[in-house]
Amino acid sequence: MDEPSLPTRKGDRTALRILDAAEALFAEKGFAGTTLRDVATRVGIQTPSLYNNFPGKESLYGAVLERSLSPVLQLLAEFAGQQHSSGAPVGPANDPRVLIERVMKFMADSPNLPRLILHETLAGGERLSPELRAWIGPIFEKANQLAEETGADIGISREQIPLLVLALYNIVVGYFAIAPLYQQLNGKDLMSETLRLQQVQIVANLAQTLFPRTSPSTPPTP
Amino acid sequence: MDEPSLPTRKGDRTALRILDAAEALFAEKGFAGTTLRDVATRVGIQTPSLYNNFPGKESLYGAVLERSLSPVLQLLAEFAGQQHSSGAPVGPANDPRVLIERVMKFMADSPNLPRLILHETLAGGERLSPELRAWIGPIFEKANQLAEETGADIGISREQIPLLVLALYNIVVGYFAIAPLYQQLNGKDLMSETLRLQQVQIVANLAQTLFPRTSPSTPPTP
Amino acid sequence: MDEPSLPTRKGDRTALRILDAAEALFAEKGFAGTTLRDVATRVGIQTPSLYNNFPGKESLYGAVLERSLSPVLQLLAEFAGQQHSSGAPVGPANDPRVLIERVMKFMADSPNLPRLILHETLAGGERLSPELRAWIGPIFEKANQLAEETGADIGISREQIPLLVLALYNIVVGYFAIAPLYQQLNGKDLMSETLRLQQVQIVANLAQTLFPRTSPSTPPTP
Amino acid sequence: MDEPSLPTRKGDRTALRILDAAEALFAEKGFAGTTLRDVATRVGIQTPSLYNNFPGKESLYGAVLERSLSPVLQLLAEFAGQQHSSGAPVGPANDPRVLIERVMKFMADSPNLPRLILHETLAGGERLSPELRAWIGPIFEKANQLAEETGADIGISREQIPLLVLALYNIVVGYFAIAPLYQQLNGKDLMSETLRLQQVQIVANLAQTLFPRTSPSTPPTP
DNA sequence: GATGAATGAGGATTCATTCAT
DNA sequence: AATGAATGAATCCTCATTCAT
Repeated sequence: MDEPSLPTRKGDRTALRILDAAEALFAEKGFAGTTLRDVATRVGIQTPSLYNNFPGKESLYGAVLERSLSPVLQLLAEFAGQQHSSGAPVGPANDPRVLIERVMKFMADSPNLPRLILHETLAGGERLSPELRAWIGPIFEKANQLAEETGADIGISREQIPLLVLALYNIVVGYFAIAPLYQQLNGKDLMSETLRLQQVQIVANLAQTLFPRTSPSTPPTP
Repeated sequence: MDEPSLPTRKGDRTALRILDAAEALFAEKGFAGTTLRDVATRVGIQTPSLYNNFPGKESLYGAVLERSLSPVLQLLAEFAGQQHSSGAPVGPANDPRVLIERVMKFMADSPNLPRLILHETLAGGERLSPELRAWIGPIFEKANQLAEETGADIGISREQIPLLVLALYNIVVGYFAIAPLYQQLNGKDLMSETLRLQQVQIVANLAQTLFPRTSPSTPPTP
Repeated sequence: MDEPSLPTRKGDRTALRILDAAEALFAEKGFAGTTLRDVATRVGIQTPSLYNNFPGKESLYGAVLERSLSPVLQLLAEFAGQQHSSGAPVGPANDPRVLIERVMKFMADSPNLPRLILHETLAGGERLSPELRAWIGPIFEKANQLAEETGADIGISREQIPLLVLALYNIVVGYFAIAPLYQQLNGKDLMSETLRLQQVQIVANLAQTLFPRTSPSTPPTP
Repeated sequence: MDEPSLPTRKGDRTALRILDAAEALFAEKGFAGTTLRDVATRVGIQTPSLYNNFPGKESLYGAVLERSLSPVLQLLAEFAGQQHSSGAPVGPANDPRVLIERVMKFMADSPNLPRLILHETLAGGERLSPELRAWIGPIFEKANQLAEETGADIGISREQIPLLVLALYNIVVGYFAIAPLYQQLNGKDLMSETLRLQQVQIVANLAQTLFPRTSPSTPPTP
């Protein structure tokens, strides 16, 4: 009746609200620890209504993963020269440090993402769709390759480069994942802007070590 | 009738087998994703028999956590000059890099540990016993303090030190946690000795940056 | 679609059937002796369906108790000059003997009630809701008070009155509770109309002793 | 080794302690509500040890019932002119009122008894041994018969007599069964000596009505 | 598109009981 | 006589899912 092509029909809105609720809960408790009732309650609907939008729990989880991971993977894939079917190209810079900054910012803005990633990491990618899966490997490959090209002269052996890239990854993802517990134990809020900016700085520095002179004219923090 | 003082009575052995099975499963699937039937099956007993050794799932999880975390925390706590009630002092070196190497080795030898830690991290330490909890904060504190003492002159601002310590932590823990997925995606076995040794090297290098010249003459608790 | 205002929607009917089944079983076997499977089977549904109507066994038991006890307590409370939130006033007479007759009739019509009461009595009122609990004491108080007012002249000491009231109560409740066993042992069906009417007579006589000349114009059995 | 014929061997003592614990618990919670672990804990032994003395839960319950009921039934049976295999004759008076006093005293001294009786009454005598069962009917019969002989002249119709006997029974049993709840609700301790003596008085009075002038010359077994 | 009702499968836990020691 | 260990059966309850409305 009313413009059905607009992406803000009521149904879509419900689906979005479900995705939001599910994202938060899956990020907090993981797949097994989240019940569809939790999700429905958070949305403010009854559990069976979820099935109007998603055929099942796994599927909902997949959709959450897809929606959350896609933008970052898109970012990285473009950087790595890949293509992705869905979604418009965002167009990242060519400078790895710029990319890292963007990724950091992205994660800071969607704090569920690193937790989702870690849950799925611990699950061994059990429920990662083949498509998402197919993205990730090449991204690491590309990062390694890039670091090899640019970082060969700083006394880092070629074999270590993948591990350094992985370290960078773990620093970034781990930072956000540990935030709630860290606050409990040490009283500091890692999600606060002050700390997050310093964390960006640290990651940038490490990236600088890894990718020392890629496009030297682009300052990471203008 | 036969030496009852020996620590290998049948019951103890069963309890140990249960702990082993539970440790592996909790590390793999987390608390919610692990069923007691899984545990019992892995041990080769019936589910109710678990209750002869542990009063419930939470308790079993707690025991696994305690058994797995205690040694590392012991290691770290001693280094940080803390005391722990149970267990004999192992006597670590005073050099942070030596400590880090030990921790790395420890984690490499008990690959369930980092995964358990990460699961619990994501759960916000929900099921961490107050005792274990009470250990962790001070360890970070101590590490920060130590890094401040030794690393102030290498252009690292004091505020960044906790984040660098945290980064070190995330690198170490993340490395082992991602290992299974990494193998799937990138074909490399992070648990292989070659890669692990390189990872030790990398962590040592970063530690070197953080704790550049910890004088062997500096006792941790003056 | 069809008159939704009618109080006989499907769900309500199921809830009622569950209450009926549970009432019979709890009366027969008590709380601990009744399983939810028994209840579900008697209703003709699966056990989990019970949870669509009641959040758990205790809750179901509470609902049964409430539904069964409320009317009698209502009757008695009104007589005692109390007020109750739910339910319309029935308007009992002022004559204790009339009241007793009504209560007897009520119990005869709902033979589960005395057994429920006795089960709960033996349990020490463990699962009696605070509301129901709050009713009972004052009723005894009122009965005692009334008997004191009217029975002082028949050589009954004041201190004995509460015990006589209690005796009356035990006679009534015990009569119905023992009925099934009595039939087995003595072959007589206490639930038969003949015997029940005689029992009413007996109780009325005892009540007459206790409350001898309250409203002498109202014959208890016309 | 040590006099095995004495009834105070250790084994017997354990069996007695078990019976005591079980009696208290069965009286409090009924058959279904009592677990063997409860019993064992109360005795201070492990659950399997119960099986050294009783072949199972039902059997233990039966033993408790037998031990608790036998003396009263003995008392009543003798009065009614019955014989019982086990136990020595106690030799009660021929006067029903004396008997009632004795029974009251007996119940006051073993407060578990009325609760056991009531639990079993509600269960319909499910677990009453055939022997115990065989006693009870005739006792009521005899009481009825006796009351008929002696009470016919006080305006009580013959048909009412069994009900009056039953009422007497319910008063006595109910009094003790309700004691704990009564204290909660009305603050009075029915088990206190003061109240118990008054209750004896009341029961005696009612008995007097039922059996007004039991001639001492009337032998119970003509 | 939403939901009340229902349910099969399964999960943690308890219990009575057995048996080797 | 006592018990640690083990277990089959059953209990309460949860969960994902279906379906008629």
